[in-house]
Amino acid sequence: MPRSRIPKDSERLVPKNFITEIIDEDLRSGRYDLIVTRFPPEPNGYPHIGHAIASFIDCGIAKDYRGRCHLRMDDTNPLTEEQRYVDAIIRDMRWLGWDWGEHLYYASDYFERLYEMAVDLIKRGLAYVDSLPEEKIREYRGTPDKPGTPSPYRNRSVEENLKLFEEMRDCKHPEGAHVLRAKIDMASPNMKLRDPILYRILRAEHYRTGNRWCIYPMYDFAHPLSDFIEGVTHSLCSSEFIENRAVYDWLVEKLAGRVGLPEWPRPKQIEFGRRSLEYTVVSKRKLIKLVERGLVSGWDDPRMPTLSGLRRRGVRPEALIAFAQRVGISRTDRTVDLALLEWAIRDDLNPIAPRVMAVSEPLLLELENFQGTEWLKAPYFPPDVGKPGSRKVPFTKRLYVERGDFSLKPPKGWKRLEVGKATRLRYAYVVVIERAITNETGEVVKLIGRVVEGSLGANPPGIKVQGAIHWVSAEYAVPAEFRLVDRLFKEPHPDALKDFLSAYNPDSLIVKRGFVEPSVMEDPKDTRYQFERLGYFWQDPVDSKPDHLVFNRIVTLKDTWARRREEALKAAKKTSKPAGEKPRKMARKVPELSPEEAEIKERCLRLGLGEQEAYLVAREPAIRAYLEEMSAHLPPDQAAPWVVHTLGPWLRRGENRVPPAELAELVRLVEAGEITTRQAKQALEEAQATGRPPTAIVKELGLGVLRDEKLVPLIEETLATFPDKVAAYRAGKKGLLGFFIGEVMRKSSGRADPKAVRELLKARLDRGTLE
RNA sequence: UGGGGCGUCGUCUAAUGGCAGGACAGCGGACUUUGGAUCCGCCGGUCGUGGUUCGAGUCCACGCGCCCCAGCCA
Repeated sequence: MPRSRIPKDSERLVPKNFITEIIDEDLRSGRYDLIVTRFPPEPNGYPHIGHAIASFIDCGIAKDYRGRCHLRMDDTNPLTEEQRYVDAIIRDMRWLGWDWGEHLYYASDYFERLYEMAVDLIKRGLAYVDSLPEEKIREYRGTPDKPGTPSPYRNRSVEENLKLFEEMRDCKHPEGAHVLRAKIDMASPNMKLRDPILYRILRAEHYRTGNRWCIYPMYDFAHPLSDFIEGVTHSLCSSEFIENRAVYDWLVEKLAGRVGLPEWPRPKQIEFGRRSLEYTVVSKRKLIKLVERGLVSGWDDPRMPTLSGLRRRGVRPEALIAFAQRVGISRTDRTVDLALLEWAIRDDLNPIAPRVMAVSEPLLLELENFQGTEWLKAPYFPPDVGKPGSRKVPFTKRLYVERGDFSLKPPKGWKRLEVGKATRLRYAYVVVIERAITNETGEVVKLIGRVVEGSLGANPPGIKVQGAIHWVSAEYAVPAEFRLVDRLFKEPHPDALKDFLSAYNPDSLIVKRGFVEPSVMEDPKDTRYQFERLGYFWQDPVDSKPDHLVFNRIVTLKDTWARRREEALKAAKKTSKPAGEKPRKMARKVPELSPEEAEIKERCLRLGLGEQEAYLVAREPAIRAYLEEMSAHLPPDQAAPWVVHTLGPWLRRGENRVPPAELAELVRLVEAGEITTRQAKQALEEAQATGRPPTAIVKELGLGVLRDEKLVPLIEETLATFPDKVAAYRAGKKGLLGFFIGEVMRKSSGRADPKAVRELLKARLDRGTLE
């Protein structure tokens, strides 16, 4: 087994993020030497685009680090889980390209071991059987702002707990009669720590373990311990589990080195921000509603955000991976722009989809001066894609063109068919429209035109050709159904609505009957095409048959023309609304100080402290005490910023390890110009970490200040290294001053006096010549 | 309103006290037998107010806003 190692940035599948930073540090420190993650879906529904992103994080990171990613079914609830979902998960995860080798696991396979672990906790007085009814348990748990109260059963003897738990396992009690709970803290402000339930009685048949069990472990118990059993090192999950981490750590800590679990490696949970997608819902409940109401044809409807739906629509896994990559990982919950998904799909298809022609809304065009059939050669790819291959397309007297490509009264900028104007038929001739034939309702039913002599493969002189449109031969084209798939919801955030169905987009599926050029009959059925000017399509894998072709639109082409028209219409309709006033931020209100505190603040101000420092000294006893102690060594106005800002965090946490005398001495070094502020802060941090005196650290690190003439060569050298930056600075990009200072600081290993550097640099740069 | 988490261009994401950068979207141009692709350019951001610092998106304080937690779901 190859051990994990930090990948180069260029070879990462998953862009660097806060998790990879943690992993890098864990690897460097030797805390772990093999990275093991897991993707833990519950088999209670079909995987969707959210699972694609989560698995990208879990499996992608493991892959980058040459570690392992286990696929584990988190199947601890027999009421909701089914084998068909397991099958779907495995199928879809394979499709995405993940490879878990032999590491396919089921939490249900651990039931026996988990039981032993529960028994171990009971024996050590860390878990107990609670016999309170469900409502009472809820009641006793308290609320977020009221602490819970211990169950009367909390102090049962170990023997009784053991006996009861065994009886629970042996199905001697009815559902709900007892639960096993961890004995942690009923008063904890973290609700998850108020004696979390570990096991419940469920008289249900499990899809894998059948009727062998009638107690089932809860997520909070099974998940961390399954991780531990499998040797998972980094258990990545989304942000709603942040508070569960306390339970996770508690269990790992209590069970490490016991009941067959090793001391090390121990798993740790890291949470990332959830991602949602605009115009999309993914919750199982909501998806079911769409299916049940017949708003979609099923879980694999091409409009569904399920992986089976996306696959049926024609999206390739490569596009989903690219999408996940661009979305990225952070601690923040985010909603991603749907345009990013569409970009990923197009970007994936553009280089691989052969171009062919199809007409989705046919309008007959008859060419008066053309007879017979001419077979024209048309390349499959445009020059910029640079791929070989072509097919023959038949050109005949009667053609179909797109209804929308003809206009009786065209808008400004029209580049398509129009009476009296010349337009290119793609890969074929230029045609001039003679007249349009309309029926009694004024609808155009037929176009009459003429081909322009000598316009095949060349632009005839003296004729202005407006644009090029697609077409098919009415004689040879193959009838086909086109399913124009669009977003399922009209609103970008359907989840935020009281009734998400009110945002259902009735135009999410539009079915058109038209024609495709005959060459497609020769291609493999799963070929993804670009129907020129229409979008990317492929045959619906379920409904398309040789004698009844059905094409799904995978994604439209980016259509700047349509967008412009749309906006022109919108702008015409809308009366301009007055630009609403920006919501004003609330005025700031600082918590009031008590009279005594106010008086302290006044005294501090008189001593020369700044407003902010005085306020904090008055309000925070730990800081005040320290500052008072320090006044024996240093005037308070000098000491205050250090105490408040630099030492503040440690003082508040009660973790400060630097005595006032030491700090005073350090500050004196700064005042005397022996070291820089930055160096002092560095020494202070080091001192907090090690407990050694900061002045000793200063000496040890050889900290000191370079100034004046010692600085000149460094500055000259720096400026000489970046002549372009110097030019940019002189051209007005003054922000570069900080960059130069940083460079000089780096060159001097932090020893340069930044104030002096700034002045010298400024003088040097503003004065003129470099040399 | 107890506890926890999170706030960077319209959207997603970089910057680990030193040039606020990239991508998507948008806008403009070049090119084009796809109103596609490609190329070039532009637009646009550190939630607010103070403080510390030579220098703050980053550190400190106080606000503001959003999300999560009271399943015997995961």
